[in-house]
Amino acid sequence: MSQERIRGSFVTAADVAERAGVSRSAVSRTFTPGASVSNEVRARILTAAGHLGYRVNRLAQGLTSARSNIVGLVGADIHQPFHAEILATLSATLLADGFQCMLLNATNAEHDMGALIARVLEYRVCAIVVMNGRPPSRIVKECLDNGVPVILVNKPMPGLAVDTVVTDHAAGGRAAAEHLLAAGCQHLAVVSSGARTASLEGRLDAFCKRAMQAGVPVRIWRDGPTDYSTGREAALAMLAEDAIDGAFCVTDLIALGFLDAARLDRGRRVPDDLSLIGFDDIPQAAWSAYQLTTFRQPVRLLTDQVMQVIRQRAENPESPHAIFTLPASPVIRMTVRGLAAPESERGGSKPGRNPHQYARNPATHRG
Amino acid sequence: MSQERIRGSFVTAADVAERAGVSRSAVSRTFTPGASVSNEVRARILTAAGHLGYRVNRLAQGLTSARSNIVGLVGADIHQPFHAEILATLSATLLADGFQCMLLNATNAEHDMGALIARVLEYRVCAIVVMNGRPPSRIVKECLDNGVPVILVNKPMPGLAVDTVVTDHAAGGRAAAEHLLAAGCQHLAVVSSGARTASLEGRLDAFCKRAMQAGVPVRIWRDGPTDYSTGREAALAMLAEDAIDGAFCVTDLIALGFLDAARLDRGRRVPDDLSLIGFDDIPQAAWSAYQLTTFRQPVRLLTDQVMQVIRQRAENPESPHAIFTLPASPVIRMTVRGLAAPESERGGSKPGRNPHQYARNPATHRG
DNA sequence: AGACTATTTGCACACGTGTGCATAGCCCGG
DNA sequence: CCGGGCTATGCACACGTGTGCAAATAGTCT
Repeated sequence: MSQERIRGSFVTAADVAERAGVSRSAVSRTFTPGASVSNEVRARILTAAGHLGYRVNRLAQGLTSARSNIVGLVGADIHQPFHAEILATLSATLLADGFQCMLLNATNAEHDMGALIARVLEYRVCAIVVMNGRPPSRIVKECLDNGVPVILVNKPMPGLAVDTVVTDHAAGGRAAAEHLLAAGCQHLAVVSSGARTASLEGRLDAFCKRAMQAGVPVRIWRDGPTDYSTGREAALAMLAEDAIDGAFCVTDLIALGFLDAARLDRGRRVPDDLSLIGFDDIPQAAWSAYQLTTFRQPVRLLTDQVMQVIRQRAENPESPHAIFTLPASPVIRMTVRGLAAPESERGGSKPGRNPHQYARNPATHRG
Repeated sequence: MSQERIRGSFVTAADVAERAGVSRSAVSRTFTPGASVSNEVRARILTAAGHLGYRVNRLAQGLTSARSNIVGLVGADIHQPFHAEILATLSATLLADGFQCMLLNATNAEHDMGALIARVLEYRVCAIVVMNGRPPSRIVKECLDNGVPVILVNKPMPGLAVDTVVTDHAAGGRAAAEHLLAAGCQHLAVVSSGARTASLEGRLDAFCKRAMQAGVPVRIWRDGPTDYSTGREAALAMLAEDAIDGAFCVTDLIALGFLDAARLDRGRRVPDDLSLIGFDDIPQAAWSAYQLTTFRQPVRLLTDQVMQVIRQRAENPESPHAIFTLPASPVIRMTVRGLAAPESERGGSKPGRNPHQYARNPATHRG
């Protein structure tokens, strides 16, 4: 193969046509599914293409069809475990379905995100998925005006014609409160970061609401980055004075920081003195030093739903926009008193990741 | 802005030209740096473009210039902390320099990687960066034949005209051995995965060589995925029988699994009974429950070097290919006996990430 | 004023592909 | 043998942009 190539420039369909002794159209049709070419000509073209190392130029192809099959993936803090998992799953799904992913890694959430989306619009992407963060609504509008659908993960933006795929944060926060109440906790705490995102606030609000409904007081921490360090600081500060016996951290990363500081710096025994619940189910939560009880975000369902929305909107751009709400499922491990994992899950080497434990049919709210 | 747009299709340069009352060429020149347009016409075009919401079509642009400014990023297991960090840093750097990133997430390393690279070639990318994994050399050859430079991170492929940017794994492995020997360890172990990659083998080989040189025996574990679970299994198996008092895990992830099993399942006190060293310096290594002594890969230097290679090869494709070797730097924390971190680093909330501790000038071996 | 130069502008072609339309070839039934 | 229908093929145009070339305009010096 590729023996008589001129090094450094790509082979075009015309080159293949010449070698095969046919017209350029025949080459184009050979690589277009469903087009009409005789078997003999197709075979001749394919061998010629193989010898020359021909590859269709998707730039030129996207020019005529007015849209490429590139999807823009926008997100900040890609290196954080949960975001990385979303990115990995989503990109694998898209690639398996024949799309290409353009990665837009926003370093400082606000300004960057708009500029990056603007840049990727120049490639006539067929959709933009916002994995986290909040893009300025001006640029979202521009996408929609140009016929580029925008899909938001875990960040609803009311009033815009976007599709939204979210975890049911409120139900998760409520369930967290119920677990801690059932464990007999009398003095609760909830720990969040200074970022007032819809997902974190949704979990926090529902948790507080449920606790107050039960008449149990809740101390609220809402400061710092959405990070391990915030959990540590919260624990160091809150556990110095208060007699807190149950805490809900709105993120596993925060929860693990909280757990470390509670045990190592404040001498609490978990779950005997203190029950703790996180959210996301990042891989580290299953590590045997932690065994954190948490809620697993339905990553696979989220990404599959994103995929389905992209496909559907590609074939019918005018279909009504929807919010898809998917349930988080409790992952019971060892950090809540009186609530223990089944023996099979304690080892820690194979964390409980059975996808069948999730609900099958996403609830759909039209809007 | 964007008031009188026809919804659902992009504005072209011709539309802008018509509105501004000039030729389409003038519009093109306005958006081409260094082209000749009078200030008055440029201003008229810019306002027209603003009103219409015009964006250059990079697909068409890349068609004439025969190359886009898209860089393909190939890698497997991008959700793992270290890979995610490389990806985040590299993509941020590329985006800041005006490139676009196409993400190729290979799920099963071997077959996928070739197919994905083949697909991204169709977009006439200006470079392909392999962040980890080993692509089949056939497809690498095809890239090079087409004039697309290939840059390998941490995976040298001798005999191919590629650029390579690697951490000095051998020096790291050797230094790890020296640290453990200095701590007085008599029975060493080295833990790796079943993946015989150049980076892991390089660390392992150098470690063993240095230990043997000192006359200290080394038990070798080389099985399972490159993962937390492998560290656990290795510790459970090796610490049941042997009197191992020092271990080098070729990856932080492995080291943390090893550490957890050693402490929790095998009752070892670290660092009193057992000294432990990892590699990579992932964020979790700095967590206060671990405080792992490790070696930090020079991620920033690696990605900056990749960037520099891309730029240089863009302007001079024929420049000779090189291997850039960058030093890993020791991060002293609390898991090696007699070797303690300075007080300021113990907190764990702000892990020691001072970039100035790295060597400045990469060693360069021409090849 | 005239000539010469520098700058600006438009025309037209090229990039590589998809596709509508017309034509040529083939098969088959009458 | 002839006509009709079907398939395979080529021509030519379109997609949106960059750019060489020539023409036109403005500016400067003699």
